[in-house]
Amino acid sequence: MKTVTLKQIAEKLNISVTTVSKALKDYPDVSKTTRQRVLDLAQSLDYTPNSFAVSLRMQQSKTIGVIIPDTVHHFFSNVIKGILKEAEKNDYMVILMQSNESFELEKKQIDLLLSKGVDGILVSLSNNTKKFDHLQKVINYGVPLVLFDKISKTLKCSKVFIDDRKAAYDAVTYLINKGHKRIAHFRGDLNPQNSIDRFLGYKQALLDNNISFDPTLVYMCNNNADFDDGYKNAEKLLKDHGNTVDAIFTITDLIAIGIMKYFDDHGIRVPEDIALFGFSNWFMSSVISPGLSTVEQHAFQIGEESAHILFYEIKSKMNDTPIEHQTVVIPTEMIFRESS
Amino acid sequence: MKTVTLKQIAEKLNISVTTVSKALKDYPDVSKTTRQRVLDLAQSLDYTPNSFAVSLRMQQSKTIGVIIPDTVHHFFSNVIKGILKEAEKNDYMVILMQSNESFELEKKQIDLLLSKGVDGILVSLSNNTKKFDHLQKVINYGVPLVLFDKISKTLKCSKVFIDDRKAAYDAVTYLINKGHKRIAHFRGDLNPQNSIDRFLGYKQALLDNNISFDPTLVYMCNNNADFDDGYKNAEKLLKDHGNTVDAIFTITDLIAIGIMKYFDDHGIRVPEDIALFGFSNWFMSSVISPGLSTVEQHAFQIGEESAHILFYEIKSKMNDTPIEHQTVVIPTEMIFRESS
DNA sequence: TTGTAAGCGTTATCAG
DNA sequence: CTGATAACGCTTACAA
Repeated sequence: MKTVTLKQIAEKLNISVTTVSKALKDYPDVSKTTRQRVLDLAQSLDYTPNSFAVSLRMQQSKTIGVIIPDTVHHFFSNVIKGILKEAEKNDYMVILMQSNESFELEKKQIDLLLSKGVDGILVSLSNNTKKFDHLQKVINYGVPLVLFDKISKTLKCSKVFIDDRKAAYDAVTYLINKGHKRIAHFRGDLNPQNSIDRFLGYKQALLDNNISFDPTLVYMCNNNADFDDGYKNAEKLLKDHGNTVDAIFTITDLIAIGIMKYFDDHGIRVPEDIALFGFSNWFMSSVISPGLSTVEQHAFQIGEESAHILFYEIKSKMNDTPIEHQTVVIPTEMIFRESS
Repeated sequence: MKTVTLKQIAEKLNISVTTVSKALKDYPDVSKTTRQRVLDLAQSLDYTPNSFAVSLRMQQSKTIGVIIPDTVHHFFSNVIKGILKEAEKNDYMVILMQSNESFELEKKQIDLLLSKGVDGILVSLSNNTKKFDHLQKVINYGVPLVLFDKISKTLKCSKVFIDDRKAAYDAVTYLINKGHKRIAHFRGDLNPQNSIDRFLGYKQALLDNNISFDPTLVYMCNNNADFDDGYKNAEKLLKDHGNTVDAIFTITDLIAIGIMKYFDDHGIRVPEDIALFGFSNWFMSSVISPGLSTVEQHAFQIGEESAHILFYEIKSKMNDTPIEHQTVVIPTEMIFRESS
């Protein structure tokens, strides 16, 4: 089955390509009968415009690019879903790329996207991205760019993220109000700002409640902040501090679940002996026993909102209306379950 | 910053566009000095070929399309990851679409992908897809198509999937060998073949071991085979059969986890009172207590393999070598944990 | 070794 | 109302 072109339709109808094109696009200056003949034939031939030709001509691709660190992640899967929904609504397609937390890959992918002529780009930075020339290049090219979740404050573009600091602050404050006094924090690596902000929120909550900050209660989770980190550091915590600690705030649910496993294996009860508060509201946190208290980040909404802003900027650019970059902070939500 | 073209390079160098093009593509018939001059200038101007023009000319887009029912699913996230890895390796980009288990959407997305001129398409069918005209159209257009996981046996194209029936058979046989005699099955909806096959494997295993098949031990999970299905049907099971049932094989880990929750809430011990065997090896199955025995589907590998075949077909098509469609069955693996 | 010209399929301008 | 023509940026016979 061959692909049908304007030319073929024109020849069959003995009219010009121009007229066919106009008829198909509902230009006013085509007679009703001609238009109908064209429409009918196009329909029966199942004509679809060649998108390369259209893009070449129109200088736009109806495609956006998305770069995320990892697809296999509850949070990002949901973000993607939000983006896809919004794209669908706007008749746009989404090219997805995964940086694997590699700065080099991220850079390469930006170039690929740019060379592909996408109309806009959505990025969540890799943990190892500390230079932003590649993103600045996107901006210089005039291609709309929206950063989400893992952002850079210095870049002049729209951003969508959560207030990690406040979310952490609220969670820890909640623990304090519940009567906990020795609250440990299992934090993530140093690089992503999120990790720092959550730590700062934790610290601030302590200070504001006259609990002195004890650095020995902070444990660093380096292995990608995963289950094993939680398990091992839980062991360490008990060695270091015995049963004096009465609550733990973790940077991620997964770590909390690792802790739970260790506690379960060693007869420590949650929340009776130690309370637990996670972050991210992974699906599994709702189905384990005890359920894990945590912070919901509204990933789907982050995806939706980011894409929404991107499309707004794309449209503005097409109309030559000036673009005002937006900074949207998506509110988080505390989810209280049995663990605290 | 404007995008730079061959023409601009040609003008600056006072040579023809042709020569520039040839120099850039390492054609032999360009003098060394000219080539070098072109290369240098292109480099310093950060020249990138306009992909629309290239695609229009070459009739290929270096892009493939992927349609899956849902991004937020452990299995599909991993498949995507496998696909992206393989695409990256082949210098291809991936357009991702989500059908939301809707036949209409899937159809529309196929058309979009086709009109976009992708070089190949990867699809996992929606549960509601029972007609295949849209996919036949892809084949008729001569666009390579690979179906994975949720496939149609009737279509003439390559396929990658697991042997659901055998996997289920093995799991149930294992339970029988462990001494279980009254084994219930929480099955999925009727539509996707996977659900039927797993059920058939279950049934066959019973028969082959001289255990008569009891239809009242089969529970249908309609709500997307999720946690609540497991929870509610666990309650029903106990009402119907008291404590006579000694094992349950579920179509999905999530259902098993729902069951676990119900059992946990009602003092029933796993595996002492009832053993549990799931399917899919969701990440959480490894971190809960007790760990859930299950079937690993190797989603990442399915994605990788599907993409691999697709690229093989795309290349074959370009070389006009005849394509032999492949049917690959990815071996599953039983994961034994505490629940059985 | 270099350049001319045609063509990929579409849209926009302008003349008839 | 219709159509010739140019242009988008690139590749590739074919000439020179």
